Amino acid sequence: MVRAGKLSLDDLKTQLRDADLRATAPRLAVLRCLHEADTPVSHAELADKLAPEGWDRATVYRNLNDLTDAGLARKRDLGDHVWRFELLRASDTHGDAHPHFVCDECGEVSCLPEGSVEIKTTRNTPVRLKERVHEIQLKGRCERCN
Amino acid sequence: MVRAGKLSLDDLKTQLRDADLRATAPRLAVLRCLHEADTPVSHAELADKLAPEGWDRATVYRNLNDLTDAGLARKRDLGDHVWRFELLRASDTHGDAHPHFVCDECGEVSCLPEGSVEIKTTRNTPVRLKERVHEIQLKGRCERCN
DNA sequence: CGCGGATTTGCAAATGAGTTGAAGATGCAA
DNA sequence: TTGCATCTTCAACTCATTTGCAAATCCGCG
Repeated sequence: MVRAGKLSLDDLKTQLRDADLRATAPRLAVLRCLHEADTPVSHAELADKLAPEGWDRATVYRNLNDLTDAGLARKRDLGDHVWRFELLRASDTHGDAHPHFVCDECGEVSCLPEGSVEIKTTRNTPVRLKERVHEIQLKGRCERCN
Repeated sequence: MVRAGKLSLDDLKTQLRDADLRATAPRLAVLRCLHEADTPVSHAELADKLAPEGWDRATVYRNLNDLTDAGLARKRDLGDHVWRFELLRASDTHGDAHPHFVCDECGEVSCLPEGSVEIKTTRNTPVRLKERVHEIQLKGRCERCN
């Protein structure tokens, strides 16, 4: 997966402050992990990864939610009843309504080209359905997991 | 959504026995409710509905899972961290099931006609995407919440 | 019909993800 | 450096779901 180059500690701090969040040590650790991850990460995974560094589960949790509330990350459920978090990247900014493909198996989320899914209006389709949809999600098994 | 006509108690019993499940009273009640529902139902909704009839939450829960294991129903998470169950119907077995529309605001889930969403294959589309998708979810604001 | 063993139920207690309260620690603007 | 709002920590809590188990119920067989 394409990743921006390694970010310095200062880059991370700036990212947090721009989002009106204090740059605390555990917060930076959480943000760093999200940057390093190439698939959405669950709280448990992150907590396990950060426990050795001495951070509390609740702290990791609150930070994950803080980042989400601040608009830096997104929280989603891939169908397995586990919240997973991923950084919101420039390409994810709303407006362009490209659909997402979610792999049930590995949780990988990939972006599909805009227009690759078409909502058709039929006699039975609820009125103005198309205008009301702001996210399209396809679920299945990705090529790798197939 | 098109519903089969009202099913008799015997019809329900037959359905259960064909799936190798005993036709017990709570099981029949659960099955009946699923037949009556026109959207996927959560355990809590069903338990609340059946509590007055005297059925235990755990029993409702187990039955929901039994029906799912037996292939009569399907358990899914529409992205709001709530398991919802719906009967598997004949029309669902033809590869592409009907898409679901999930309201972000009220959580209401509605079923769209099969075929109302089309996956188009373009030059940029990952190979054989269509065959790998087994669920289509549209998210937005429903008419009521709009 | 009526038996008997396997399946189910009901209750209560366990589990586990996720959240919250409170007190002390820390970041940061001035 | 200081003041204080924001954070962290720990433990205790909530709430959905699961489990153990004794008692109740199904249903094939006689």
